[in-house]
Amino acid sequence: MFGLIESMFFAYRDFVRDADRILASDKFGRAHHRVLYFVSRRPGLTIAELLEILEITKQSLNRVLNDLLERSYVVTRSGETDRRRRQLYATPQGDALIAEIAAVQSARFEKAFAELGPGARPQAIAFLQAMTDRPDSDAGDMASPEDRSRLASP
Amino acid sequence: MFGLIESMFFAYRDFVRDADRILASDKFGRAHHRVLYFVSRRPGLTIAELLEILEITKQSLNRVLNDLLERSYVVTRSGETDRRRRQLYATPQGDALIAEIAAVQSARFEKAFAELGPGARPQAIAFLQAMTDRPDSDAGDMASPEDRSRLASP
DNA sequence: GAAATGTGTCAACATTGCTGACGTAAAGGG
DNA sequence: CCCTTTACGTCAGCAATGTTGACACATTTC
Repeated sequence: MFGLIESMFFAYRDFVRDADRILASDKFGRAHHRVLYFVSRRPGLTIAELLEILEITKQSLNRVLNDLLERSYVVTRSGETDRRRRQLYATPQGDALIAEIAAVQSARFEKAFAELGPGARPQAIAFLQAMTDRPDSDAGDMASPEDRSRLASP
Repeated sequence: MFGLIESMFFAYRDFVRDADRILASDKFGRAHHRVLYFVSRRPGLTIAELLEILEITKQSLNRVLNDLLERSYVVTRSGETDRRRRQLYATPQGDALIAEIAAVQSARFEKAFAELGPGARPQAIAFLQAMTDRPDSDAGDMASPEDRSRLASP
């Protein structure tokens, strides 16, 4: 009953430590990483969408987002159809930092899969996604398909 | 290259949220949970061992540990052979809280394994452990076997 | 034109991490 | 038996990141 819980803790602890080392040399924290990561991965993301993914308040988000804007890791553009919406884009500098961190984290995955043999990768992906709440599982599920695809853990 | 990274983030986010809900009703935070969890799982754990597992400073640990002692979720006893060492034990109340949280987190695992079919559980355990740093993998490995077993992610 | 929406911001506060410095009790080596 | 080391506690201050609450502004929508 307990082995999995501990393994989850240790695996995530070490996984995040990979990122922390790189972030520290750039004077960024974990919160900056999370924001920059999703902006880099989903160009044109809006503030509201980012808040839903991260599950934090806009005040917490703005603090780190402003750091990223000031240091030109992220830029914003007003939405074309709705100019109230600010769409976020990573700059080449922002993309580069995300790629650097992703490289070491991917190396950790590759090392694990090399130990575990073929088939481990799709099994790991399936496992992690099965561990994640999906919006249709417990809620009313009234969202349109386009909305759902945006909310679903990608 | 990126799907796994995100999946790891989302899986852990939802996994921890299970615990947060219960902890909030007991006026404890995540830090209290981590301490109480390992004390409950490893009766007789010393301060130094706990610090190694959690990878935090003794000042950070003492803050939450004192809360747990004052509210009688944890008790201490001086070590028998070395009375400088304080050995930590969860009280029945402490064990009960850990069991309550473990129940909802285990339910999440069970739900995932039910979706994924037989074999998913050992694969998940193997995956998470392969993702975790082991003390012998990159360091000098001068520790005695007893020391190693204590350091190894259990 | 009024109301709702998306976003920014100020202020205050809680949790949880850190460093640095210092104290005390017990163990262990000469 | 002193003296050093070890294990631990504690005080003080600071940093990162989360929270609530309140208010402002531009834009869209009814």
